[in-house]
Amino acid sequence: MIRIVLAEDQAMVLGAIAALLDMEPDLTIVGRAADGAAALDLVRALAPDILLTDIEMPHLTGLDVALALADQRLATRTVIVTTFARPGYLARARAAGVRGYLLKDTPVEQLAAAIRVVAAGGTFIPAELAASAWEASVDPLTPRERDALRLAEEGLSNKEIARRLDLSPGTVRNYLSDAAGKLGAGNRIEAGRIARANGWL
Amino acid sequence: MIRIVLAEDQAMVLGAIAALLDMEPDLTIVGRAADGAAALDLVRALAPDILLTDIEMPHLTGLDVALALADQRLATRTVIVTTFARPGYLARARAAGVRGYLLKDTPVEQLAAAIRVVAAGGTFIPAELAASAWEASVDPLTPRERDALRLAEEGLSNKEIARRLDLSPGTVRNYLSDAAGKLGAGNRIEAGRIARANGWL
DNA sequence: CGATGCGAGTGACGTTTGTCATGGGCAACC
DNA sequence: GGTTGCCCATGACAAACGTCACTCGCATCG
Repeated sequence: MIRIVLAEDQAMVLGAIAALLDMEPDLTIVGRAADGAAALDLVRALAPDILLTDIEMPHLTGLDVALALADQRLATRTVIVTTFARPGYLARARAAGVRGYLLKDTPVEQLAAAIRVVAAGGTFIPAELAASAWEASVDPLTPRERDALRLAEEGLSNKEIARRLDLSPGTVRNYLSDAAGKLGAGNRIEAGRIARANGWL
Repeated sequence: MIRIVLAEDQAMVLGAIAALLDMEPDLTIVGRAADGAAALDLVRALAPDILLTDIEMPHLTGLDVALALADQRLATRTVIVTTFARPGYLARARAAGVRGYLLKDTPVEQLAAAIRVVAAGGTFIPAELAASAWEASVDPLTPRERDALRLAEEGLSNKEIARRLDLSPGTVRNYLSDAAGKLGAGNRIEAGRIARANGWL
């Protein structure tokens, strides 16, 4: 019997997937979490075989949780189920020791299959995704550039960003200009979109 | 027996919810669609009691489909299930004659309940949502301002937006400035975020 | 028929961004 | 111990953006 903890912030999706997996004779849902922090607690308390988790959740992302599990050398193996095919997400997932990664776009049938493969010690990453991650370049941004971009995305001016990051406005301008240059963008908005699409923010 | 067509672009969520609803003795899924256009075709072909649909989908949004059904006076009643609590979405849904609206955040149990209520001729809209829609202001943007804002969001310059909309750059500047003024934003980025959060784009 | 509102445009002005050169401090890595 | 890369900063210039005032055509509505 494969014991699973499920983490997903949309209650309806959480419930639907749980119901679906519980119908499989060899799978059992031992815990459900609506955010990353709760998921981490549950995994520590229950030591399931598999953590099946979304990425974008409150408090801690699924990637954060996977990283924490790897750091603490817990035996639970992580399978990511996410909406986004962002290459950076996949790269970070692999770096966090994630063994399974699939999109919510894929048919439900593959979900149980992925869980069984990973539980048995294997790896489950769709070929298209693996390929896109391979050809994807690595994040060219420095931490401060990322900080500035995140705030710029929200429509803050250089002056406001400078205040938040405790920098001079000129430095912020430079960071954003550098970031746009690295990303091949013509301005901060485009730079933000590109960085986000790649999973770098 | 309540006959349902389900529209949802994420295959896994589609499959999971379909499986869940099919377990209910009085509900039956007669068709599934992965985008709005397919959903509309299916409803026309099958004349189900209920169309259960997401909003954000390729080709046609769930709101577009609901509007088309209302225009053609089809008997099928629409229930919206979406990630977003944007007041503008709810307002447009009501205008399109939608009788049920719920968030993917709500527990699965409410889904079947909502479907039964709407199938019986009732209305199902959570109190919190109805309240937020009530206090929400109406979309203050003109169609051209919306056009300009959508392109500005993508990082296009005034010149590029002007070319796409076949306007002069000065006019585009004015539209975006007007839009920002109406929305209380300090620049185009913030204006875009506010408009999107309200469901006006 | 006049008022209103929207689309479209111009010109001007100041502010904000984007770009570039250049410099210093600091940590990491041969 | 030098080189490299990141962080932080400044100054200067050009380009893009935000704001305001004002005009025109046109459709719709009272």
